[in-house]
Amino acid sequence: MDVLGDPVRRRLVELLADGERSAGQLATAVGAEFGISQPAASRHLRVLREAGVVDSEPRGAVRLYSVRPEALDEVERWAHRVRRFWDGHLDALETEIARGRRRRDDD
Amino acid sequence: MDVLGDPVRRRLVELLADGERSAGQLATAVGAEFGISQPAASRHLRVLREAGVVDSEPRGAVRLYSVRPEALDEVERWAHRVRRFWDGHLDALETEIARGRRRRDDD
DNA sequence: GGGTTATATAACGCAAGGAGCATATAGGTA
DNA sequence: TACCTATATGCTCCTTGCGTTATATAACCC
Repeated sequence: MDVLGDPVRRRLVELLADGERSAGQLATAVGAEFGISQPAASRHLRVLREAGVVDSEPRGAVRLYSVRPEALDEVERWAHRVRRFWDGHLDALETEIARGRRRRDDD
Repeated sequence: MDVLGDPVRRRLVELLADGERSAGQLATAVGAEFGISQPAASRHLRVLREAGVVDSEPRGAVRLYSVRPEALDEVERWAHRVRRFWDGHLDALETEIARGRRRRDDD
């Protein structure tokens, strides 16, 4: 999940959300948006590939990239889990506050 | 969202999923898990704070941190959006493959 | 006030990551 | 075979980010 900490890589994943794209198309796109070179884009793709976020398959002279949804499941579940937990506690807390109970906060 | 690219910060957010914690409790926890010092933990908290992922409120001599669920909504929605888009395309693709149709791929 | 605890900031060093250019590799085509 | 396109890799440089130690700030307690 660390790999998605980079904006270029997140953008690549977004682009792949619409379906498969060739390395060249992706490189052109992020190259234009972020002003980086083809090798730079290629290296980002490698990081995503090695992290299992994307998949790649050679199709003739071109290499097609695609998202592996399972990888994103992990991200989504993480955020969901953390958020939901807290929402629950928030409710509980508000209930207590509504009761006018002062929370004792030791240690 | 870049801020969650760091494992220490993700852990801090996880810890806060259970509810508010003091800076000291958090520093002790991640200090033990990752072997980092109190100032290091404090800086991570600052990054999270400035990114709007967490909130902090002084409670006497202690400073309580808490998660801001909205920030996680963003993460969750991003992953959801990307994943769902692709799931749709995946279905379409599989249908075509099942038909034995060879996809001609020239952009 | 003086000491102690809790937390943040300052100053600095170091390692990792990301960028560029040049080049290798591989496939497609004439 | 020779050449062109597509993509990846090697090498090097530079910036960014994270860590540490020392210190500042602020509240609490005696």
